[in-house]
Amino acid sequence: MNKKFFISTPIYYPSAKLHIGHAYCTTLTDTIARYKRMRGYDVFFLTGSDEHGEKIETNAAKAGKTPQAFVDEIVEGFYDLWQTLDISNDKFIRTTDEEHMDTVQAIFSRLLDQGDIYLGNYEGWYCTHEETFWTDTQVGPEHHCPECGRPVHRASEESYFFKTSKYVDQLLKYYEDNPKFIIPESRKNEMVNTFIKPGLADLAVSRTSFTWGINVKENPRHVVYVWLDALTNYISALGYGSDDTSLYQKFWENKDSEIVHIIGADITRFHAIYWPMFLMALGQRLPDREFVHGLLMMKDTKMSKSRGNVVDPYPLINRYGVDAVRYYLARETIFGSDGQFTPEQFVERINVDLANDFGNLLNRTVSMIEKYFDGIIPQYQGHVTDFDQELEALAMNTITNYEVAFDDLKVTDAIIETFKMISATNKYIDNTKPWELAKETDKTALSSVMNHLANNLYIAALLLSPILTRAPKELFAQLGVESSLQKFACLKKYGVLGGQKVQKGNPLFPRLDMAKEVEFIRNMMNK
RNA sequence: GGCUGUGUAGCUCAGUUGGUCAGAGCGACCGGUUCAUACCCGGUAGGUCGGGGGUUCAAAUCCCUCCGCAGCUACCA
Repeated sequence: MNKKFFISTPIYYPSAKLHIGHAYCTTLTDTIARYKRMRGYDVFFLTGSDEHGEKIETNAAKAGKTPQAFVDEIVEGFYDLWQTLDISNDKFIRTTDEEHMDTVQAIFSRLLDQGDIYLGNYEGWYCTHEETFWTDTQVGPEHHCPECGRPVHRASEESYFFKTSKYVDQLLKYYEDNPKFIIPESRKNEMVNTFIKPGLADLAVSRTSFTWGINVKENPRHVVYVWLDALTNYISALGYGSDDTSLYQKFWENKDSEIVHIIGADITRFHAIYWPMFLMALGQRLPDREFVHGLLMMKDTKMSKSRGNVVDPYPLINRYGVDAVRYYLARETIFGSDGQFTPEQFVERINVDLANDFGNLLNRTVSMIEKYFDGIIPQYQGHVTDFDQELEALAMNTITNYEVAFDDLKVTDAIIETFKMISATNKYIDNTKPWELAKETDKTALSSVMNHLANNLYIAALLLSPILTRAPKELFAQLGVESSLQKFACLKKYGVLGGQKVQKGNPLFPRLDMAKEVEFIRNMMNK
C-alpha cells in the first residue's frame, strides 16, 4: 500500500486575471506534488476557483453578463494558465460545481441542527456608498469609511453565525499537540495573539445583501457567506457527503494520508482557525499542515490585485520557457518567507544556474563523450581515483539532503542541494583534467571520469524533475537514458548509467543577454 | 496605537541552545583552463553584524531603549 498525500492550493477568486503571485503559489504546490509522486506516494493535488460573492455579482453586472457566464470565462483563463505552467493538479474544483454546492448546503443544515450555527445580527459600521460593513478599528475614532472617506453609521444585518467559542479550547490543544500545524510558526503566534487571546468572535456565515452564492435552504433570503463555502472545497472535491466517498476515505479519513494546505498569509486566519473548527464540528480529521508561503514582492510594492502593479506570467513564459519561470519561482524565494522579483535577479538566476552551471555541464559532457568515446558512455567501474570517490559520496549525500529538505516542504533548500552537486561536478572536471587524460594510452581514468559526469547529470536531472518539467527529458534524450531508468528509485545506488549512446542536442538553456532581457522585463512590468 | 517579525559585505540572504559566527551565492577585480552556451575553476572583497546602553570571562546571538522596514489588527477574496 502506497502512502497517500493530499495537497491543495487556495481556490482563487475569478474577479480578475491571475498574476505571477498566483503562479508562484500554484507552481510551488505543484513541485511538492510532483516530488511526492516521484517518491511513490499516491497524490491528490487540488486547485480550483472560489466563484461566489458580491464582487463577482457586481463585476458581472458591470460586464453585462450573468455571474455564471462571467466566472465561466475567467475560469477558462485559470485552466489555461495552469496548463501552460505544466501544473499537474488531479482536480480543479469550482465552488459553482453542483456537488460542491450540495455539500455546502448539507453541511450548513447539519451545523444548524447541531446548534453550531445560529441566527443573529451582524452589527458594524456601514458605509452606504461602498455598501460595506467596517469594524471599529477600520473606521477609526472619526468613523470614516477607510475606502471612500465618507462618514459611516451603525447598522446591522441579519446573519447566521458559527459559534466559535465551543471549539477554541480544542483548537488550542490541536496547536499544542501539533507544533508543525502552522508553518512558519510566527503565523501561529499571530493567530493566537491577535484573534484567540482577545476573545474570538463568532463568524458570520451568511449574507442577505447579495444573492450570488449558495442558498441557505432553511432561509433562502440568506446565501452562505464566503468561508463556509470556500473552505469546504477541500473535502467536497473528494466527495465528502456525496454518493461516492472513496476518494475522501482514501485521502482524508485515512490515517496514512498526509494532508497539506498551501496558503497565502492573507488567508491564514481562515485556514488556521475556522477551517479546523468546521471540521471539528463535523467530526472530521484535521489537516496536518497549513503552510503559509511568502509573498512575491515587486521591488518595494506588494504584488497583489488590490495594489495593481501585477506581473502577467505569460510574457515571461513565452519568452523564457516554462522551466525557467518555474525554476525562478521555486528557487528565488525561500519557501515561507517573502521574496522579491527583480528583472536582474530573474535573468541572473537563469543564466548562472540553468545556463552556465547545469546546461553547460551537459553540453561539455556530451561533447567529451563524443570526442573521446565515440558517443558511448563508458561503463561504471567503481571509483578509479579519489576524485571519483569524493564525487560519488557527494552525490549520494545530496540525494539524502534533498529528500530531507523536500519532505519538510523546503523546496528551495532541495534545489540548492542539487546545485551544490552540479557545481561540484563542474569542479570535478577541472580536478580530473580529462583533456590531459585523453593524451594517455590507458583510458581507464578518462572513461571513469566520463561515466561519473554522465551519472551525476542523470541524478541532477531526476532531482530537478519536480521543478523543471522539460529540461530533464531533454537531458535524458541527449544522454540516451532509457525510460526504465528515469525513476527516482534508480538512485539507490550510484553508477546505473553506462553503455548509452549520447546525442548532442540544443543547449538546455540558452544564455540570456542581461541588458536586453532586463529591458524587456521592465517594459513588461510597466505596461 | 497593539501584536508579530525584520534590519549582517555593492545585491540577495545563512548564521541551532551566547564562546573559529563574522559567513554563502551573485556582481566586481585578478589569475588559471579549454571539454563547454565569452562557459568552467581558483584567489581577492576588509562589512562598527541598524544606533545607543546593559548582563557576561565571552554576544550578531540574552535584556533595555531609540530609529527604519514589513505583516496582522477580525469577515475583501
